[in-house]
Amino acid sequence: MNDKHKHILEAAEQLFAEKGFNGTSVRDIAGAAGVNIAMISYYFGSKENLMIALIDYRSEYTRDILEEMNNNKMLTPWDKIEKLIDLYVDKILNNYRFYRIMTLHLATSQSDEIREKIIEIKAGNFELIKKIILEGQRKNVFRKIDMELTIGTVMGTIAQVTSSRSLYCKLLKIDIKDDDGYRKKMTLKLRTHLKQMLKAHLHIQNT
Amino acid sequence: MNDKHKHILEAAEQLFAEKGFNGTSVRDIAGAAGVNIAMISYYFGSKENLMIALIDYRSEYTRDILEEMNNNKMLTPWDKIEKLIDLYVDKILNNYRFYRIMTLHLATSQSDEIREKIIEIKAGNFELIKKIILEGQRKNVFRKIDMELTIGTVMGTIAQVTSSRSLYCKLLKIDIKDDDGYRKKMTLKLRTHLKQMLKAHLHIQNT
Amino acid sequence: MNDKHKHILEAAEQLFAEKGFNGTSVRDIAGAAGVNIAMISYYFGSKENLMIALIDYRSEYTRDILEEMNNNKMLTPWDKIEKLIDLYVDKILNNYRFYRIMTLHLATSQSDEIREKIIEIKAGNFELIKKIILEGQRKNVFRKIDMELTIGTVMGTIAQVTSSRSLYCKLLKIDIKDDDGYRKKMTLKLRTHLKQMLKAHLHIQNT
Amino acid sequence: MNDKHKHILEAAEQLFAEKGFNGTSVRDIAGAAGVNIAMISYYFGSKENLMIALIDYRSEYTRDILEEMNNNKMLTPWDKIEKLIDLYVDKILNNYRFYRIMTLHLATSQSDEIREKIIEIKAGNFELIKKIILEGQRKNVFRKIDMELTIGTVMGTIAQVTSSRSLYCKLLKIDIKDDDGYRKKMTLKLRTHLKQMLKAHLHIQNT
DNA sequence: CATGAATGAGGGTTCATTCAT
DNA sequence: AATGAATGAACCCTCATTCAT
Repeated sequence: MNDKHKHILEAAEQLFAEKGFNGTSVRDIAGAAGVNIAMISYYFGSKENLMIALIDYRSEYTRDILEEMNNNKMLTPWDKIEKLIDLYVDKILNNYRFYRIMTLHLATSQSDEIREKIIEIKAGNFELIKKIILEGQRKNVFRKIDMELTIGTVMGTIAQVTSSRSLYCKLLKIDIKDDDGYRKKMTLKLRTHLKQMLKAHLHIQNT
Repeated sequence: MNDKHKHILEAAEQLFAEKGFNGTSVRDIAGAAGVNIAMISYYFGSKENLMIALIDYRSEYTRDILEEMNNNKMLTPWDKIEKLIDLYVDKILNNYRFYRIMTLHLATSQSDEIREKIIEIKAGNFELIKKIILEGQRKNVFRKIDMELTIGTVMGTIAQVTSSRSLYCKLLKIDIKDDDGYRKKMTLKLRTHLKQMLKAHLHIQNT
Repeated sequence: MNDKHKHILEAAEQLFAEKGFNGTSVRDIAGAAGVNIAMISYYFGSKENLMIALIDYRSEYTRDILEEMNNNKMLTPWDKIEKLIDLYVDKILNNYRFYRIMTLHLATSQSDEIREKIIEIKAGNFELIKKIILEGQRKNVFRKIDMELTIGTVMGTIAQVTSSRSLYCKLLKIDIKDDDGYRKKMTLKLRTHLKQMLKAHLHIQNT
Repeated sequence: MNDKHKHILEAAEQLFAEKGFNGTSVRDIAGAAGVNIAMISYYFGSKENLMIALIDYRSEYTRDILEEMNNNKMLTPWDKIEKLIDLYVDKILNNYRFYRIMTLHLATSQSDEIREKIIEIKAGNFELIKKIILEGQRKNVFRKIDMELTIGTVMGTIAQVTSSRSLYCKLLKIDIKDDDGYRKKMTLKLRTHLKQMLKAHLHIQNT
């Protein structure tokens, strides 16, 4: 995995995010990366293997962050939720293209191997959040809530922001081409919104 | 728009939902609908026009329900939110294929015309919910919250359930092929979860 | 199987005979037949299926002749051998391209389906000749000989004439491009040679 | 021409015999020989040159044997025919891969240079046998027969056994993978059959 | 001397669409 | 009104070969 590999993966990532896997041709990728078409097969074997390599490439990063988060033993459950929201929102918005690709691929059937890989990763994230909430419930600070859908809400809200970007750009009057502006604004809004909502949702009310 | 048109649209809907727009060939659609390949071009002009026709076909239905909801003047803001959640969850889960297609299409660029159409519809839904929340805030029963992201949460949570179905089937141990079982279970869970969460999120706490 | 099918098959036959299966591209065939490249897939599904169709097309003819031969009950075993040589030499030299293709395909592995088909046909021919010789042996006019290799000799000699045509053209000083001249000369020579040789080989000597 | 050259040639020989020239890729050869892909071009210049080198490599061996045979002046014409059959059958069956390649290449056009080379070699063999038969005819022990086709029969019968191996394995119930078994059985059968048949064919009958 | 990296050309196949009937 | 036949364009991939190191 050298720099050229990464360069191709990043070109592919952008195109996959914009036009989907099937909407992107190997020629497009080669063109965007400035390499010969045959190079893609030479490096990755096939278009599908390139996709798998992309997932591996980006997931490394993800896994590291999640593990780091999980190992911190000094925090209260709510601290952890807040930290998780911060990290998670940052991570996803900074890799919004990749997350859009994952969501797109998960929704459509395509290759089983790829889908299994994505499910595995997402299921891992699920487990992490689940643990934190369960800990809070054991310590009697979190309510009993629908675990799967609460996590679905966190993921779904962030996913919504990445996959319906064009909608939000219109609603919030952000230039559709201003990647940075969108990311910065949304990072802040998401952090605040999710924390506020989850606090109300999770915390036992002290009447 | 005769019965044969509708039959083709419904076959296309299923395939688009399963394999995406680009992953579905006109041959596939013709095969599934049991009509001649040339028929699709003959009826709809092009594959893209078929997609637009599909959106129009399904959106009619959607718009009707939303307008009906909006016109009911007898309900409190929270009643409306609850009713909206019920209707919305039902509507989306019963048309999950179509919603998945919309989400997929919104995420990828594809044709501008189609994207604009989808944004227009989604923006309409946004406006509806916004009005209800604003009304609740005017009546001092709802808190000040991030309007766009609260609505994003509602939509995103439901979207999550439709687009990550294979993930949820795994987590909840539902047979991936049991469409009905998934829909019924998720309808209930979503209604309960969203109401509980939005109640905590929206309502001003009476200490 | 209309005229266009046959036209493509005959173009393919010539090219396969000249350059082999792998040496001939679908584009070559389409070009030679004067049809669109996509036509080959449209008509035959794949290049390999085209080969199978070609074998079927030519074998129909073969089977008819062999059955006709087999049903004639008026002839002595040696009459039958002579008749068989005549018919067989004619048939192969008039379809020398096809027979060359069969031999080429049988020698290399390629597709199992195709090879099995060819073996089946050749094995059928084997059985026919075997029956005639056995009948002659029962009637005490033919010697005990190596059945498989005697038939191999008949087939091999004819095959040699079709597959090593360029060698024979050189040896016999025939213009390599004079298809008709080669066929006529060789038909005569083969008939005479095989009959003379088999007579000496098969017939019990009356001392 | 060092050991590595020979190693590559032998790997190529096996693959060419199995899958034909066009059916074998340079990658396949490099893989089978355990060398770098670029090595083939580096050593032989091109795939076609490799083929020529292979023919040269194997033909050396062939020519030696044939010359040795030709120089033995102590034998009767029929002794020579018998010896020639023995040597020839052995030689071809022990190099059946190579002979199959030659036949394949002779049948298809491919490169003129290669075909000319093969014709030259085969024509040489022809001349050798021709000389022996002519000698027998001069001594009045051999009949007048079709010289070209009699030789064609010898070559064709052996060629048949090498090129239609899968057919004979089926007919004689030999395991297709048992190279040694096939070679041994066929060597014996061919020697006996060809001698018996040629004796009847060539010898003047003493009534 | 040997090779990993890279490439232009071409491979077979499928695509959405058109058109004569 | 409906369709079978046909097509140009594009698909992903593999080919034999080259070249800098």
